[in-house]
Amino acid sequence: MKTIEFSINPVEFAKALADETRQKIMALCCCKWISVNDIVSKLDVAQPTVSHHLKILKNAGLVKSKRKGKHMMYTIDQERIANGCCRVANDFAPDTNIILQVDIPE
Amino acid sequence: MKTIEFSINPVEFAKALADETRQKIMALCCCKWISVNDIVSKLDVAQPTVSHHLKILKNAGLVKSKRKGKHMMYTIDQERIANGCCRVANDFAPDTNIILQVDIPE
DNA sequence: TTGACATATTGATGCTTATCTATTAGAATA
DNA sequence: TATTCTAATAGATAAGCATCAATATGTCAA
Repeated sequence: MKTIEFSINPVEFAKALADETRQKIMALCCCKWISVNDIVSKLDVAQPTVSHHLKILKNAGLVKSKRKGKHMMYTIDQERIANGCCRVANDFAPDTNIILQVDIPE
Repeated sequence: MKTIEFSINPVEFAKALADETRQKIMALCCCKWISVNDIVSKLDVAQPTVSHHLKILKNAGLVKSKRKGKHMMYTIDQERIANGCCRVANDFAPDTNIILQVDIPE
């Protein structure tokens, strides 16, 4: 069991989450690495729009990226997501107990 | 230990959270009932702005309200907050374990 | 090095939203 | 009932943001 520091800003965290297209993108790159093109092909938005949203998610620390040849691959940073959720719960629902157990297979 | 159903919409939840003034209001009405006037006196925004944000929070189910004489009192719905946090964590950080234990004193 | 492909950036457009002032509605009290 | 206090609503304005087409940048392969 790993202790999580509350390093994430809860307003920034919520803003990054607060868009349907971004949540769709997040769902697509959850638990796997996916290229921008593959995301575009699965959504009904143009490629620059996807890049725009990925940039927002990246800046908020909600996704990680790496290059693989011509392709930029993206995946969710689950620890940051969990971190943000715990921060919000801790701030605004302190009488509930949220126990976060980080155990992410690499 | 009570089981929480994922009844909250994660996009709507995030949108309601995605404003600094709203999070300040939420902090002010966390764990206690507070009137609109008291919120206004502690923030640097006009009364209609506070009412506007309270309406958004109410519609998202993040706060509850009741009348007390002339005053409308607001407080956070902690269970809904925890619910939303769990939903987001479940959707986007499924390899982490977030255990929610609801135990709100009435 | 040139061509083809993948992604990022730029700039424009329209929609959403945060904020304010002014006004209205609601409740208690004199 | 008239007055006063509290909160909500209406309407206007400005800022923010999601989206797209066009273009630039970057990478690989021939």
